[in-house]
Amino acid sequence: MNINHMLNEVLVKLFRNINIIEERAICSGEYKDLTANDMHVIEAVDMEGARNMTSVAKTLGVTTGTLTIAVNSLVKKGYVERVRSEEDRRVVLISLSEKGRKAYLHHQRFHEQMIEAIVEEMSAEEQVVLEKALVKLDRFFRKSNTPLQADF
Amino acid sequence: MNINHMLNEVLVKLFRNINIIEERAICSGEYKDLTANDMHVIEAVDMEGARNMTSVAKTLGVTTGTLTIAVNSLVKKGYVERVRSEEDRRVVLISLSEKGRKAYLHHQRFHEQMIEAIVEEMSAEEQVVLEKALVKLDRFFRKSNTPLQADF
DNA sequence: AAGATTAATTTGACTATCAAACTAATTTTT
DNA sequence: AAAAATTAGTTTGATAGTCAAATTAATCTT
Repeated sequence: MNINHMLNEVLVKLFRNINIIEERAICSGEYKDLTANDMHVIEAVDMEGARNMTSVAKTLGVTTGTLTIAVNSLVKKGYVERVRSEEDRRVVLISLSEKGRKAYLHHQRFHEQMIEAIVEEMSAEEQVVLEKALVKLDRFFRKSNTPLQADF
Repeated sequence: MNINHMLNEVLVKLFRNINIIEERAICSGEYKDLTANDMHVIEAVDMEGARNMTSVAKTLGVTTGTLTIAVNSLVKKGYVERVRSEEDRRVVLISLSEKGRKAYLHHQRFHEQMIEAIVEEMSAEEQVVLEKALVKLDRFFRKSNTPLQADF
């Protein structure tokens, strides 16, 4: 079993299970009513607040129609607020509510723990190698696919 | 911007887009009618052939009901064959058709290219470090969640 | 003012998912 | 050997997420 093969094995597992894993880790306890998808929307809306639908949809790589539905549900659950822009009344600005900001921070903590778990006991050199590999993976995906998705 | 933060950034992007990315890369040209999900089922059925529903469902971490529906569609599209076992007539054995085996190999090639792109220009030492990091990531996910899923 | 464009929502269709009910076959118990 | 329990898989009913296309409303261009 060579190293390429092992790398592949680990990546396949991660790919297959990443959503389930994230969902279980993040959407627990206080945030049981959030799906992994909801969390991605919250993450995209971000703490800065007041982004319009089109730009958030682009970040997420979904149509605005899809985002409308996700936001409907998040508004109903109280994580997101929806305000019509005063400057341009076609535009809808979405932002995190207090509850939404808390959920975002909870999510951030999960990510921090994850990173912590990965890099702990790694030397600085090792961390650099890992980061290089992830950047390459990112670049591979970008290259092997047609443009799309501004933020990716 | 420290390395932890950069790692997080890259991982977040990968998490968010992994399905879209895989789908675009794999389910193209000849295999336009396959979803990323279909491909995961094909991957789980594997070349060895003739696995029963329950074991494949366990590998994928879905219920047999869900798998039944996925297999219905794959049978209709001609990638998978469904045979009732002779020894135990409750059991349904599924295996890849010729077309399914071809799709599987196509998928494998994608994975190989991906790994290739990641490890190219990495020294053997660097590859070892990367693998260690991924194993840690895998372990973190297992640990931070209740058991579940035999194969994961 | 009319026409074109843009932002978001709605609609209709489809895939993926689960839990629970169900069907059919096999095993165990009595 | 008949009845009861278990097992394998499918079906059903409900929900989430997705897209493309139609629609609505506001703004910009000519």
